[in-house]
Amino acid sequence: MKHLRLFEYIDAVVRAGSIRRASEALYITPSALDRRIQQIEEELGTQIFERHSKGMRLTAAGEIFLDYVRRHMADLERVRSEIEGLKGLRKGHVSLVASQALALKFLPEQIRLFRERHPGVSFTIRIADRGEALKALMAFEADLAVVVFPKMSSEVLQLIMVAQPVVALMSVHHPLATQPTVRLSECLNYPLVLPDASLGVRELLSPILVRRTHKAQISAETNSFELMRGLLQDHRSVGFQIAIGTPDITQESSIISRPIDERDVPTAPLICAQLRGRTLSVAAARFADQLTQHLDQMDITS
Amino acid sequence: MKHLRLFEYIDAVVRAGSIRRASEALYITPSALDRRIQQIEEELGTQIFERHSKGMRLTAAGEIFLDYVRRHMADLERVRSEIEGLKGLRKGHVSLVASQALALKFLPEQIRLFRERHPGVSFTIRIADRGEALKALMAFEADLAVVVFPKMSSEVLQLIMVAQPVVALMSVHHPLATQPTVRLSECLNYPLVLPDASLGVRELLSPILVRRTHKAQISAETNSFELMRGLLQDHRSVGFQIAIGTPDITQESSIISRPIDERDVPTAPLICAQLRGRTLSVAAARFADQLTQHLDQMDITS
DNA sequence: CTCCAGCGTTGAGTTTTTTAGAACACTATC
DNA sequence: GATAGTGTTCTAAAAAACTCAACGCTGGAG
Repeated sequence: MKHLRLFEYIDAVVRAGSIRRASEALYITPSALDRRIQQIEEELGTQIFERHSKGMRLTAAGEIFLDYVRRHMADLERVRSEIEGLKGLRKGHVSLVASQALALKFLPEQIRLFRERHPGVSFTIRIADRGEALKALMAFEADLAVVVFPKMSSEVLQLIMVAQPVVALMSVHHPLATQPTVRLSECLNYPLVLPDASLGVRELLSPILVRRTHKAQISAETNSFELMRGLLQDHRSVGFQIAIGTPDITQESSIISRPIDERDVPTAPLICAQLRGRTLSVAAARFADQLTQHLDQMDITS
Repeated sequence: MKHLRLFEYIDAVVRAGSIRRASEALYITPSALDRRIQQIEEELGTQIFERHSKGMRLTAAGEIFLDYVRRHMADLERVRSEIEGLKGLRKGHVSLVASQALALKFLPEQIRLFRERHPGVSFTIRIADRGEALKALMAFEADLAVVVFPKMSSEVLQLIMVAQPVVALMSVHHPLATQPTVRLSECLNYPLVLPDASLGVRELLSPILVRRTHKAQISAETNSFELMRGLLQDHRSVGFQIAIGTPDITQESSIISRPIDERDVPTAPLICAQLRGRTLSVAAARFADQLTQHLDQMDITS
């Protein structure tokens, strides 16, 4: 919208860190951008930015104002969405940030399901680690976050929480593949492919593995479950993931999952969250409904 | 602020009911105003107004958008106030809507007290009846409402409620003036000057007076306590008011108040309220603090 | 039934605002 | 001390907003 140009300018300068870089992103000249910022500062009667030789940094007043700017740009999206909602949710957009575990199966399924009923709704999905996810929420970059083992903050409102069991991943040709369930100690007989510290599952495994470190043979650590599944193709290694992120057996991936005995590893909390105090767009709210509903069912069956 | 011009235009058109009248209030031509509205409607992809031969009325989408517009204009005021708050509340503004009973003594005292500590803070005070007061809150025309016996709605948040006793008003030369307290039945021996239905006190008196209507002699009804006090100068009539709205004895007004026995008339609820979900400006929030504090003390002593 | 008063709207011309482009002043870093 | 980065200012040009005058429409009064 035209009249929010000034707001977008400020937001861009904060993101870029300097007028010149922001001006490139906005396709205008630095001089024009500079004038608009000076105009706002004059209207507010306060400096919004500290002029640093390496760029612009927000002042205290600027932090307050930026929060207003972002909140209201997001709120306008909600209003537009609500207006579209009057016509039956024909259009709309949902912006998600999610943990990697959900990228394989859960989110694609959920989005496909949602778009069957609401074909006009589009999505942007950013896969991020636990730290980034909630930051994106607070910077109004995402409507919803679906995260494994998040570091919660008081600014984030948890919509639902389900307990996800940790499972062991391995090739179908792996010796343990014949068992219906496995014990953690059995896994330790094989080379381990571990998720790294940026992933929630690792948070659960670390304290346990530390105690048995003399037995464990860690062959690889990675922040990519995709890579992990590739490494497991050696038919010997064992990986870990939460149940919801498990690949389908029907796929030709030849990777299967086996539940780990409950006594060995605690369950991982999987949450869906939004920014507290923010009103979601119609599309985002409906999608959150669908998510919580499916997650809830899943929790009962497990 | 400059870039909120479009928002102010919309707000003005809604208030005026037509482009031409709004254009007068805004000191621009109707054609300019019309073009901006069409621009917004194009950007939103929806009609905001129904074109009627007598003017413009909001559509459903318009209602949603207007709420956004007003909320955000009010929120910008809060942001400005918060930024000023960083410098110690040197500037600021509080917009009040209040019942008439508070116009005589309570509000002037409270505002004087507040401005002693914060000389840079200015006030606008609108005296209104109970219906208008809460409407003003919901239209973002006032930050705070201080109202006697309001019709509460779920959209307003009650900050404090104190019980106010009803008192009888009369001239110092009135026969009843010698008594420390009076019974309602004693008042009925004299001509009554009643507040009318727009005032909260009447709400309390009506059901009681109906039962004794054969005895009561109503000489006047008015929506002005100032007029009521004038009428009481005949040394015979008796009026009613809540304790907080009572004139000081030290004034030359020669009107005094006498508590009515508690058994005769219930107390009147006096509340201070804001719009639910709205963040008040620093100045308004501090003033609300002061009000609740003083009202609370007052409640204990009575 | 006509006429009038009010409404929203449009086209052409003017004013104000915003942007572009080049140059300047400053500051860290190598 | 050169250099690459920053914010800023000057001018002119482009874009947006506004004015003025006029048109077409509707509902009610004479």
